[in-house]
Amino acid sequence: MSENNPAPTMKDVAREAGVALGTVSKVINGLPVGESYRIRVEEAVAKLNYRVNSYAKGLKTNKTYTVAVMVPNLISPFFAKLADCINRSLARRKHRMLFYATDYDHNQEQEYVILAEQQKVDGIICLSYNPDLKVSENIPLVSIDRYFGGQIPCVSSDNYGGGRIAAEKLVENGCRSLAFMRIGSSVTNEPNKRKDGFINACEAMGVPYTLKIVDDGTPYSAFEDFLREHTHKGKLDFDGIFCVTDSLAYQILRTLRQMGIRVPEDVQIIGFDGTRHFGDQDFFCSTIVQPLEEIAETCVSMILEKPLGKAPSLICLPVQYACGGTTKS
Amino acid sequence: MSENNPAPTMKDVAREAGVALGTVSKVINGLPVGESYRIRVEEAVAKLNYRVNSYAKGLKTNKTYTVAVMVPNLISPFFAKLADCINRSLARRKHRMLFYATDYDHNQEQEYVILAEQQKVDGIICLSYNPDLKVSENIPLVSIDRYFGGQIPCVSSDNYGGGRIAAEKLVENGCRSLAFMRIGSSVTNEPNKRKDGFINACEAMGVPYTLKIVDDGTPYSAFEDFLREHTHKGKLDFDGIFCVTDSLAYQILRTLRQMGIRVPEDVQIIGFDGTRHFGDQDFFCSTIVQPLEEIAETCVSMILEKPLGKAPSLICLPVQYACGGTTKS
DNA sequence: TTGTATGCGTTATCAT
DNA sequence: ATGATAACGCATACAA
Repeated sequence: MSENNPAPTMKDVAREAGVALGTVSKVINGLPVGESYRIRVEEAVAKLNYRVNSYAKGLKTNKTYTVAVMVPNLISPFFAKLADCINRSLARRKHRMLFYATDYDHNQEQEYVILAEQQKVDGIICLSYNPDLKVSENIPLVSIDRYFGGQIPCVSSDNYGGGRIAAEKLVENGCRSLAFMRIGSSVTNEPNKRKDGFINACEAMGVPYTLKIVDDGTPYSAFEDFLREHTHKGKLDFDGIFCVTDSLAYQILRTLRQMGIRVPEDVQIIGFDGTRHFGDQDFFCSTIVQPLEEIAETCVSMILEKPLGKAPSLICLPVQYACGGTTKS
Repeated sequence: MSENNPAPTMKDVAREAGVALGTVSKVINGLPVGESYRIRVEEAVAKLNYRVNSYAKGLKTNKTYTVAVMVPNLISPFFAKLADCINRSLARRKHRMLFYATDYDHNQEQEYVILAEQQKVDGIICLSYNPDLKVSENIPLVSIDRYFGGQIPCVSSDNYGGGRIAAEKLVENGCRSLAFMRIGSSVTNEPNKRKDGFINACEAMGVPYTLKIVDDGTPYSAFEDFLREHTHKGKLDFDGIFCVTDSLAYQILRTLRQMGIRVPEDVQIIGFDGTRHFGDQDFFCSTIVQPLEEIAETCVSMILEKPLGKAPSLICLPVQYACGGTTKS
């Protein structure tokens, strides 16, 4: 009908229905009210196309049904799927997701936390690279993959176990000499345990291994150089590679193919994450699959059903090996 | 210091600083105020760790600096990158993104629009499959890829032009007989024009073509059957294929390889979208690249710098061909 | 059971 | 320039 008048309020509905303000509020919130009144109010609501103003409501109730989610970006399939899963877990509980991309920037991460506090969100879920993120005590925060210690709970995959599984699977598939390759943040974090688990398993099995570990920012060619250095007469020094992520595994795979080394015949590769082509097709490579749905569900339930005080500080969820064609089985 | 007391308000800051409420408000909003007062207020803010309550602010100003973004999911790299770009465009303008995944569900799409209205967002950007989405007149909405007509502006790639470019490129690369494959929504939408552009170019060039068009939900095997039907003595009837998306192109590519048909030697393939491995590595296939940054920027600027009345109703942004290894150049 | 009045935290309009 | 006060839209304690 009308063109650009302000949205109707409860007062408008009350007037339209010929009842008091409080009655409208009760109808809206499903509180008991006389049948005839309810109907009149509902008709008025429909007629005016009335919508509750969640800002006014939030101001009163101090509940916003909104959770802030911060990850570096939505370009990387891992972060995108994580955000997707968190969003679904939230939606199931009738909560909304306020999203922030941090781009790995410490200042932005801190700024977004402040923004989230202003927004009075019911909680914050973040995958942060800021080692000394300051966060107000009155908004619950759950960290993914980065253990801040003390008050802030952290949820992650069983990275250590995943590293072990990778080494064991390669050896089980006949590999006699392994390599581990990693590029990543130098900030202490859970994914760094992938290496530890890998090494632990190699040593337990008495299998020799080589490491190539570089920090973020290092050009990829460092790995090409590494591979070439370890190639003699067209043959690699190792026959099994564990890459810290599927993304790196994919790049290594391409380099090896260019070098004329066959995968998985000459060398087998296992990545980490469980990334699929286009999100839902086949795996990029053989991989350690992270339980993203469970991680998301755990984070959300910790935020919303906060038993607070006695929350465990670090939760590692089980991972699973999946063959994606870059191993023999 | 304190443990679980309510967050401090302006009133607390005023008391702490020994000034009036209005003065605090002015300091917070950068309005002119006596230097000595400003400093005292700023100190009090720091001391109490005060944060503006955006709910109270939004209630007063009727401005939330929040835009709702609805796409089917964040699993598909296309949607994820779209959401990423929109988020960046919003962040640049100091706006936040409230995200909703619709899962292609008409009811959810409608529900989320209602939710967004309740949240009093400053606008809605959606990629909706609901042909008769109802939306309140007082929240600006911009649609991506789906033209609703009339009041609601639509932003999309130049799908028609992209279809033309694909056909022309294939012919330029030596193809003599083409095929177009599509799986998608039967709802009228902009991406369907890819086919029209393709056909138009084929006819203009006098090049024969075959179409395989199925609706969402059709099993992929329909394409395998199609390919087999068009294979005689190990040779395909056509030597150039245009797929409606990179995702489909990738699947076709795999099928062809299984059939022992070489790409791009025996048949060249062009997809659509410009999807990259892990978001930022190489293209999955030769493709028509959608200008996602521009699409996002356009949507955001239409929402926020709404010149309203005279907005054009359909904006098609230029696409670009990129070789991704499944064509000869 | 229904209506009235107060306050949530902020901005903005007033006097001062 | 600064301080008091009224709204914003809603929930709720209280009165009718």
